[in-house]
Amino acid sequence: MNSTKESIVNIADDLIRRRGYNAFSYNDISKVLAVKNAAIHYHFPTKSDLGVAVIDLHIQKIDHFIKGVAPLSEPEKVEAFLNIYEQIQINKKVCLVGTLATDWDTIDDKIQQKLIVFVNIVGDWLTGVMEEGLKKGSLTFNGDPQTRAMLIITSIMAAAQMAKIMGPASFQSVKNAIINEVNRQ
Amino acid sequence: MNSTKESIVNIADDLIRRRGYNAFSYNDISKVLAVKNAAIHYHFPTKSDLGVAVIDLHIQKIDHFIKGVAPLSEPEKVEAFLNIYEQIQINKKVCLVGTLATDWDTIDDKIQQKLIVFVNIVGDWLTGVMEEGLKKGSLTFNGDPQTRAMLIITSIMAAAQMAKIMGPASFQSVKNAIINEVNRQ
DNA sequence: CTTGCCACTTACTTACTAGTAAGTACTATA
DNA sequence: TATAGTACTTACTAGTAAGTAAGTGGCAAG
Repeated sequence: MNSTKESIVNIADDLIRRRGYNAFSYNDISKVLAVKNAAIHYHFPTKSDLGVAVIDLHIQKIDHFIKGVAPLSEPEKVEAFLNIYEQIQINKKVCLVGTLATDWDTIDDKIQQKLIVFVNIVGDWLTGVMEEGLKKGSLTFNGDPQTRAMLIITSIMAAAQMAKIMGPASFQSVKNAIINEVNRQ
Repeated sequence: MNSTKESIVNIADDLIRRRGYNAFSYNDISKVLAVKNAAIHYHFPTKSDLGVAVIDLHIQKIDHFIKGVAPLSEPEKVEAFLNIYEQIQINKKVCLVGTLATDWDTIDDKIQQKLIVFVNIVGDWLTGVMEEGLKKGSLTFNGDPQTRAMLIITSIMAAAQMAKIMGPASFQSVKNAIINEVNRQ
């Protein structure tokens, strides 16, 4: 399954997280794919439709991730989650939530609503991991699970952004610090 | 001193942090100010020149902030620093570093270089506060001062972004958690 | 009083944006 | 073999972007 429609979404995802939502155009996609501008409009009538599809792709991916890590321990789940962002950083991208948050006032209501759904999926899952880890004693941290989950998400999200400016080392130190904070003695 | 040139920089700063660098235009500024497009080009020949000027304004402001909080204790300095971001969040903006980081690949080299200078000023100052707090015992935290400083900056920066999506409550919980993490027992 | 500079305006160009209307080649089905 | 739908292309529009060349009004120094 490598249809034009899927390719469009994948390229759009790449462009959004590399250059930002307002810096990519249908023309950028048609330059990469061997299709014309209008072909993209055929699959996604408006840019907002494409934006929503990109978030849907991420929802699909995170659902798959959550199922995949289900058998792992809580510390392993946290590490696996942070590794997603490490890959983002290595590929010199940023996380979708961060880019769209900074462009928030310029994006369509449909994109905003879909992004809220995505953030809630990630937030609820990581809160659950924190709760479970606290109960089992496999994770030790200060504050309540929900706040800790939010703190982890914000830290690692911004660390990927900071790596754009300060290089990969800044990302690694933040990643290690996050792990240390949930393995306290 | 409320010259046209200064007004342009202030409005550009507002627009960049509200809508993103690639979503604001000279026309947006000339609509707010009672001047024409070309007047802005007179003061700032290219958009990159204006971008650099906006970061210079922030460097000026952070220098002023650092001098202002010099007599305060380390915990007070941290709180004052976090309060800057609280104001950003209340005004429904995001931090300059975050927006420009997500647009990194689309911004001019001059803007990139100037942003590195700005981040280093903030990073070095907060690292110094952490070192001093650790030495005096006024701050207690895990890890080294530099990593802790980076962790605080990334967390609060992304918290302002997250507030755009999840509302002000998410910001407050992250802010409180950061303070708790440097006042451990 | 005129020369020259500052801070603009007027009027424009080139390039690109999202989006659309109409047409076409191909494929599957009745 | 006709019909209809899918997945496009061709060719276009209206709007906006950054940027520029040339002109203007006011003011200050010589």
